[in-house]
Amino acid sequence: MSSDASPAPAKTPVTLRQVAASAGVSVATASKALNGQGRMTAETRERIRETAQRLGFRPNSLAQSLLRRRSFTVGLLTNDTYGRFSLPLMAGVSDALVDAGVSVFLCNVEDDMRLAQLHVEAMLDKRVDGIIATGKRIDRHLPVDLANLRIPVIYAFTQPDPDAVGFESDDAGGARLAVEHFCRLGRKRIAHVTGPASFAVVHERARAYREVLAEHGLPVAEPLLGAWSEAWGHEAVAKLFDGKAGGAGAPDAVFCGNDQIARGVIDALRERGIGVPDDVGVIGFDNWEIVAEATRPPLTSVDMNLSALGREAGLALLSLVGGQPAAPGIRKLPCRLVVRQSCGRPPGG
Amino acid sequence: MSSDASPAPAKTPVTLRQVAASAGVSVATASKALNGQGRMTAETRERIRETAQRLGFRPNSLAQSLLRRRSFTVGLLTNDTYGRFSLPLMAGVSDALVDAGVSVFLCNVEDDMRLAQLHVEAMLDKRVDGIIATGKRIDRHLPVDLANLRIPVIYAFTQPDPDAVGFESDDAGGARLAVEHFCRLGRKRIAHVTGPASFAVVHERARAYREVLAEHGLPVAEPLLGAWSEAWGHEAVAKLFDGKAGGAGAPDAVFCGNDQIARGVIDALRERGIGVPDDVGVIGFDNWEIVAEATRPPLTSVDMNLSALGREAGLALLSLVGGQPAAPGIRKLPCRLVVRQSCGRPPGG
DNA sequence: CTGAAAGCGCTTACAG
DNA sequence: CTGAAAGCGCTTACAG
Repeated sequence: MSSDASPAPAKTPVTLRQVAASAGVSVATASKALNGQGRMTAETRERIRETAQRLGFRPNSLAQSLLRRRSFTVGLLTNDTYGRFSLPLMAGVSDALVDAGVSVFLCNVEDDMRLAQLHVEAMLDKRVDGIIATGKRIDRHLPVDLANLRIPVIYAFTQPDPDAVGFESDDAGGARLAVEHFCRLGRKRIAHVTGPASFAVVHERARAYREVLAEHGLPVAEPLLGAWSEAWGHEAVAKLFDGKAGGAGAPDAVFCGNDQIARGVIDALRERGIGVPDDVGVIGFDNWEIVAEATRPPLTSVDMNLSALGREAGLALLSLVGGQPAAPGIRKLPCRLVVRQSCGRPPGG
Repeated sequence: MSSDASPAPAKTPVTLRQVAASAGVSVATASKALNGQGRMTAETRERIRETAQRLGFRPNSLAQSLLRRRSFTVGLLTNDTYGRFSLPLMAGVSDALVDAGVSVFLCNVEDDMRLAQLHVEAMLDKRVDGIIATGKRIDRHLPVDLANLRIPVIYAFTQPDPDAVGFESDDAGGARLAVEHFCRLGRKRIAHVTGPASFAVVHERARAYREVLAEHGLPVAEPLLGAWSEAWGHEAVAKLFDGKAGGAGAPDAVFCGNDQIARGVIDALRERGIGVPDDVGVIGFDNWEIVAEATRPPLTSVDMNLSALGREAGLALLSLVGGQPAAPGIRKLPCRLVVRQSCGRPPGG
């Protein structure tokens, strides 16, 4: 039953000229009728509208853009190929813009200067209204200079250049949420196992960790720095618990720098027969659902609200494109704690 | 040092008219010089080129598109918000197209008909040259009908409509790769733990599993169907090994329907003191690196080559846009086995 | 060898 | 109340 011929004749879209002809008016009048501009009898306007509708007329966005000097498109640059962070962010951006009729060009620039340059030029040639630059960490630049582009640029989850507008998650605030939650649950010896010193967020979160403990008069253990991996979580448990099995020095809570580390920690604790959350509570960071929900027990984790961050970035770009001024600088957006079972319940719970 | 004023004056891009004026020729001549068209003295051409270069002229793509009836843009529809499958695919598409000067609009349609329709209309209005539809499983349609769009559509990793061109991974072939690998390693009792019956790929892969075992004269155990989760992997190990600890009936290899199941299987085996890969070999599916590399031992897995699939889809769309005919139907692209340590080494290795 | 003209599909002053 | 004209930035026959 399947034919080998090409389907549906490739008809060319109907133009305003055709609508005008069919309604017996000039293109100018047709244009004004459809855009609610000019003055004409309600009757004429309605007739033109109906004709357009009947013919399935949709204005050619390219022609409109040429005139209006706005293409209703923006470019989204990212080097997060793996996409754990970009994806929710992209979804947020896309959501914020689609309702304004703005479409998003996806530019995967990897860490390749040539590729990045190529994409930026393509965006400029296509006259995008603005660019959103995003990445996988907030302390590194994309491999391209976006500073003097004559179109607005918003940075999100990547290092902005000076005098630009950037959005990032409030990592210190997120860490606070986690550690304060442990305090509320009555945990007394809270450890911190996190990523490598080369990441700015490692220091931000560690600082908040120290501050909260100090505020609560609790002992501060030096944060353990390592890789962003499960394997490091495992190793860290050995460092934290070896020689003090169930003893006084052992932590009763571990705040982890990401969910993979947390998973390693939880697995290692289980292997040692240490109960989570009863003996030791664990909280992760990123709220990477597929990991957080598969740990046993399911992992409480700090969510960076990346899709909200994407939304904000999208709206900010829209406002810049619309000519609204914006003060340069970094805006930190709040994180949120997603409570599952790995952190325990309140003493009286 | 940071100013609160808006940066860089928003200059308007230089036009061909300016280049022509500056070079002392007409716009027509300037256009021809830059496009290598028409005939003129090499000298004139060179002078115009230099002027364009000096002024930083870049042709307005919008104007070109209007004339050429080609926008050099395509739309990429996806409902895979989580992005485990889309991302490599998108990267592949983007790679294939960027060199042809074609940019990709990202349309996140979720499973929402209204959103999908909105995006498709935006794409049509922006006169994309074609559309690539992609999703998270090959036996479901996107929530929108792309059948009579008067522009070419390519389907990749989502259900195509009849008479369209679709790309998908050769799941049966992938399963074959895994099971044959076990056979080559001398495994004799190979089990299959996979996802729910509602997925077409579950049946495809199970069929291949049965075929290969039959070809090798090995016993076929009924595949165990469940969720695509670690938890199910755990559970399945209980079903496979309970009551036959180290005994004759227990499998010496498990081929899993995805990497999460495989991870659950490996964890459960370790908890039972069953050695992987010495006692039981395990192979997963998806080659989701972050999971495959974190299992202990690292997981051998079938990779669907999604970024290659994205490339092929991109190139196919380009060729359709260029007017080349393409026979409708589904093209299956080969998978590849990524060998790590969970499957064991050859008997003599 | 080079330029004036027409046109892609639309919108927006400006006349009438 | 409606239309002719000019123009967005470019390209491509067609004259000269």
